[in-house]
Amino acid sequence: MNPLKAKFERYVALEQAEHDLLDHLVRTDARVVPAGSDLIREGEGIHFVKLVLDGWGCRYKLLEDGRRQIVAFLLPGDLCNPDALAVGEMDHSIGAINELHCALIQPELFDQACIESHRLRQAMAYDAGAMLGMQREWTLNLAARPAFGRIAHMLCELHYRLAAIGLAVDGSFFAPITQITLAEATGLTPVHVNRVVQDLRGRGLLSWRGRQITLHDPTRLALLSGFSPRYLHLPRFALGATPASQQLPA
Amino acid sequence: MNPLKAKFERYVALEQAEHDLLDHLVRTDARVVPAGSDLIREGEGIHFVKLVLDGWGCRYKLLEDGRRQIVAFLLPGDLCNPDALAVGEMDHSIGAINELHCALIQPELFDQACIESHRLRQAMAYDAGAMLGMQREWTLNLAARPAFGRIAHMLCELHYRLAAIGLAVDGSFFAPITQITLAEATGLTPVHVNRVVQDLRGRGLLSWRGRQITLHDPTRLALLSGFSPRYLHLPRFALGATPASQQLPA
DNA sequence: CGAGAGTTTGAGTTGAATCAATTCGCGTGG
DNA sequence: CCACGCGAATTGATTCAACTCAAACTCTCG
Repeated sequence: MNPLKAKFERYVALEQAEHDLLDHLVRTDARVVPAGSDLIREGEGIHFVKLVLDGWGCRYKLLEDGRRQIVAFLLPGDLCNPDALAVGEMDHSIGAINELHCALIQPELFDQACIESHRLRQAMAYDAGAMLGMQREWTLNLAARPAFGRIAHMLCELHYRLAAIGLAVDGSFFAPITQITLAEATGLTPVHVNRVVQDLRGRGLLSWRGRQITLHDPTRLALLSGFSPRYLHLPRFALGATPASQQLPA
Repeated sequence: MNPLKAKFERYVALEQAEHDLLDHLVRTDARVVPAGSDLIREGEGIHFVKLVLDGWGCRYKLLEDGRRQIVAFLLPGDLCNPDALAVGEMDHSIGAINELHCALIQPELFDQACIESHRLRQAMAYDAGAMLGMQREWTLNLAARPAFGRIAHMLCELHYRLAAIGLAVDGSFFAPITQITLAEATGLTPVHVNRVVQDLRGRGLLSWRGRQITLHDPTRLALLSGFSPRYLHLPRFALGATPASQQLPA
């Protein structure tokens, strides 16, 4: 399957020509990136539009003191560099969390697709808007919520995004992250993340065994953390909505 | 002057036709928004691409407990809704900090301009990339830096952005914000912001009298706060660079 | 079965918040 | 021209959420 096509179809109705275009883009070239290594590093020139096909990635920056701060998660269907042509060099790094399969698209081809299809251009713009919305919400989340809300909110977001691409069922999803990863993403220490996770477990809101995470009551979790999915710009779930979508707060 | 044209010219070289296009866009309609009121509120439909001509604005969200978190500052030349056509409704609000003059552009006209000029499209993409880069850095800044670095970093960013549009000279600039505004932007309490500001003053790094802010040693402030301007995507200062740009860290 | 990464626990510390006044700056009206 | 009033800035005392440090425990995998 082509996760980019799947995503764009949630935004706009695509015609055959656009299906072909997107399939062509994704078929160009691909690569497997081992868990823990980087797709691209801060300062490097940008030579490809990269698309996550499978696995999780993260955008991150390194701080002066060596810590790293994760500023976004990349899930299947997410574009790393939609602005490859315009922007010269990376202002952040992108790492693979688990083994990550990604498609490498020629920036020129990508650009051409936007020129050829007005609808694709619109889908791109929509996607860019969603990315910005997400980044703003992360800013808010990390700046203004206490540890509990911060973690709960992030779990809600992950759940919601994964449900939208069919990777979460009944509040349960595979997540290749550790509590340490979550700490890097929330700006907390692993120790404190652990205490909050135990709190969530104690309240019967969360199971987290190995790489499997289950939210037992997504609605309540959303309420507790102030999570409201508007900023994700997932206008409505597609017809083939997963059962899990029924539990998601409106 | 047309601040959007000025900005785009820092990105790409524009030809006469593009000058005319941009002037046409901005001349369409305009509005004055009183200090403290909103240009647009979360949840509202988007009917215009709005451009800040003069004055400061801020993107913000309200939290459950009534606090508000500012997630971005909008300065002259900044677009509020470049994605108006694609995105249905606002996922955040935009407020005027001081009296703000903005141009209202028909989304269709705006879109048309991107179709007619490849260069404008590129400039748009570049600008979107810069906005995303800025938002990521805010995420990092608020998540990972202690109060001192957080505030210093934000002052550096403001200084740098203002210098780029000729509104900062010798580290000094007009800023229509209060310590309370800065607190809402940094996710700190006004009381704590005040203590940090006094610290900065005490170290001879900052003067802040009324609405006038002066950074006495931008380079050192950048060093102390881990500020590096790469994420702002201001490739180089234009030929008519202000003297102040000489003091900016590379 | 050992090793290493990840998770858990506990004790002590601290940066920032909270609460509560007080002071300053300035625009307005008497 | 001065007194008032209000928003902003400042100060001090106290509390608390999250960090630090340090150790032990538990997986999982070679």
